[in-house]
Amino acid sequence: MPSYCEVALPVPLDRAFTYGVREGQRPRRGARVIVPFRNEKLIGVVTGTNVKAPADFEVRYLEAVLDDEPLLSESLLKLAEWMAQYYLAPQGEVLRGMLPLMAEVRRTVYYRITDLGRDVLAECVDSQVPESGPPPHGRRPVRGDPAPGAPARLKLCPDTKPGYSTASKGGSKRKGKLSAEEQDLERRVLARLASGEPVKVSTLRTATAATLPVLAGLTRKKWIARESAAVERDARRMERFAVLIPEARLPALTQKQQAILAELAACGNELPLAELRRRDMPASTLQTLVRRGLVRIDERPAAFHLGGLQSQPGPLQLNETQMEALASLAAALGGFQPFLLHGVTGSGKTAVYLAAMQRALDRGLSSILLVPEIGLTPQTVGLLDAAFGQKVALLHSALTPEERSEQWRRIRRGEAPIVVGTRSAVFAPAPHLGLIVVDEEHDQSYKQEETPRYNARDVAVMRAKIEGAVVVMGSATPSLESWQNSVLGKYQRIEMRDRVMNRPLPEVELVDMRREFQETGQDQLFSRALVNETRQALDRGEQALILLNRRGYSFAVICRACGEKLECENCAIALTHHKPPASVNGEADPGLAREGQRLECHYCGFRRTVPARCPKCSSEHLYYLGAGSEQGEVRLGEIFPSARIGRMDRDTVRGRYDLERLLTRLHSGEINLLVGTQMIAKGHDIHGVTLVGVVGCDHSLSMPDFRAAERVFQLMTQVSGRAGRGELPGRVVVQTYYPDHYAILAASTHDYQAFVERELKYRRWMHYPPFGVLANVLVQSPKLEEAAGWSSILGKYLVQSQNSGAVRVLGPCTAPIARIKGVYRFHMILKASSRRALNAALRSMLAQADAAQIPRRNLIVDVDALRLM
DNA sequence: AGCACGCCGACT
DNA sequence: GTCGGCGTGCTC
Repeated sequence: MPSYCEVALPVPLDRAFTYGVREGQRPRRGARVIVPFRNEKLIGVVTGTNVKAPADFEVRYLEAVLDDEPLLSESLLKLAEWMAQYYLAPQGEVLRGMLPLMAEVRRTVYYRITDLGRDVLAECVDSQVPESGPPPHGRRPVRGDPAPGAPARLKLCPDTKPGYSTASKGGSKRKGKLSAEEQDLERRVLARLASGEPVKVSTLRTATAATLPVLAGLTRKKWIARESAAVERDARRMERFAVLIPEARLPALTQKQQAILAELAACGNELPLAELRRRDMPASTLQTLVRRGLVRIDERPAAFHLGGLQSQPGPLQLNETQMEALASLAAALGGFQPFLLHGVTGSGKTAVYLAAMQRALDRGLSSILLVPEIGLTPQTVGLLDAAFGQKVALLHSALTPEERSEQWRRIRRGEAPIVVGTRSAVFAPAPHLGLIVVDEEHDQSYKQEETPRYNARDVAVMRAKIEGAVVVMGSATPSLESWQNSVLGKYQRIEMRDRVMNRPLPEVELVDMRREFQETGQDQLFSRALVNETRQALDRGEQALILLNRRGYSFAVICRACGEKLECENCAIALTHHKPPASVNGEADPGLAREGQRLECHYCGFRRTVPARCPKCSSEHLYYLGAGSEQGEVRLGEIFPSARIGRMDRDTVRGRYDLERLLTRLHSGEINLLVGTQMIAKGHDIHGVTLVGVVGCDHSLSMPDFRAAERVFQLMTQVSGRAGRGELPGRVVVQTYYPDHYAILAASTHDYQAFVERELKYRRWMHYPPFGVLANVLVQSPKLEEAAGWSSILGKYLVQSQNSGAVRVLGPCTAPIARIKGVYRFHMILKASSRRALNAALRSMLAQADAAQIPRRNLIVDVDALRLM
């Protein structure tokens, strides 16, 4: 009696697939399986067992069951189902995002010769002898092998086979026809495969130097066939050690060899290879020692250790407010309860989180701490290390697949009941989950900007509900959504109004840049007030941060003569002028500096050199508009030549350790003036900083984005919060063109209450979140007519089908960025009073799109969109 | 999403 | 006549 099961696969299709179960296979719900799908093998997750036999198609069978026990708990499967339906995402893709499967299964592509290929090969055997044959290594004669031994000297004969016409007789160079070299490659591939055994694509390519297009061509001609296999592998990270073999007698040794032996002897007779490499011990010398039997190489599972700045261990000292907050959280442990922890910057929210996690731990419950992308600083890691040591697991985007898999397993096994990580850590398979903390819950990086477009903060609440856990959303500037939930009593609100040690919030000075221009008569990047304050802070030996929330040197180049704005070739976006300020590092070379200049598109990566003349009218009068962080760095260098300036933006923080290095230099005081984009606003606790300058963060107030005020308020408050976290009080100078805007005014007086009341009024008026829900539907195509036509069809359909008025449609119209990477974009915004109505409308819209033959990949449905671009 | 199948234009 | 361009449709 055969049985069948349902498998979710990582393909963008909304349904699961039915597979037959073979004798001895026990696929349980939540286990991973390898299945044949088309002509390849995929890893999927079992979502249903003992389903009935399908009637209308022939089933294929599970290739392998990878887990005896379900890898995903029932709770996580339930969460995945909820996400798939809430975000209208295929379940297989949701599950793929949950599981670090990739490192654990090795997928290999093989090629095998076909009968047709064999015929071609055979017919060529007797023809002329080429100048060099392929390496015939490892081949054995097998049945059907036309001429044993001969293939090493094969050459494919042109025109001997129908379908293999070639112009090579006349040496044609026409593209599309196979050149002599390509034919030679094909011949070598066939010869290499002649034994009939499948050969790995990598092996085949090294043996024959065949390129992937050559293999694809052979596949198309059906001379060879592609197959794929997937096998599980041990993804534990291994560490290799060099171990001294003590009883070995010492022959004559070179100096380098002696050095390695001495090094090993000094360190307890063994060292990890990585450590030897760090000490400049050549690997080749080590190999010699191994050959001579003096050293052996051992491989063991790598030990796990957290990196990060060391922080002072010791019991957490909580003040009264913190104790009260902790008491509320601790009392709720053991059941579902969402909290909004609203605490001003520097009020010590982190200490409360850690204490609450400790309480959970005491009760045998595990915790997850979610932090924004950039918030996972060495400092945070150091704190956790000091408090929980080996019990901590770390999950973030910079981990290699192996590391991620290792962390995931530690959590799954219950070895690491304290999980810290970015967005996707909300899926950590922590057993007995008792607490989820979402630090800086307002942060945009919790929103995934690709399918499934989830917001980890909202997923955290749903997960806590499913698991019966406490969820704490903490922020100095809560999102309007979370705030409103606390007003409605859905979230229990905890207020922390004061900074620790009664430190004052920094005083904020607003500089009206319109008046500054009138008074000085020049358009300076930095106001007189900011320059003064900075000078004073630096003179006192303190540190200053300056926020200039734009990358690059200038953010647009326009032609003074014709008004042309230099745009990206692929996107409807102004190119950003980059001019890496080599001069600041003291290596000024005018020639080099000009060479380093470029125009760059921040959406597609397109780059071009800086033109001397306008490409449209050839005028020489190109005007560089606006200043970014690079220019900030240069200007500051001119004003404060003796300052030790650093820059923090996506261009200087690229690699895995860049942020750590920069922060270390800041903590040590090696940098005393830091300029950067919003990256500098996020969570850093640097005690020497007494001055924060805000040079550009309000330009978005003029943009048609209903969240602009909220974002400006959050950014200003967060960056101001970096000042005065140590002994000395802080000061903030904000340069603005909107000194009367309520977001700016409220931020300057640290008055969240004032801001939120004003903003809520406006949102209610406009039916924007949190009053009602919203989704953004983007229709895209490289063809303008398609994008326009499809969006029009869907827009009309939505308007017609929504006669109840529960869902309102804005648009369709061209998206704010009308073209990205050569793809035209139209969008519409759906506003609904209820979640149910929105979901139903989107669902029927997708069905309509299907009926109208609009390819699904040309539609992006973004539920609870944050960016309406 | 891939990837095979199939119809049509360009060129020997 | 042949090749290969890419529109069309399916995946248990």
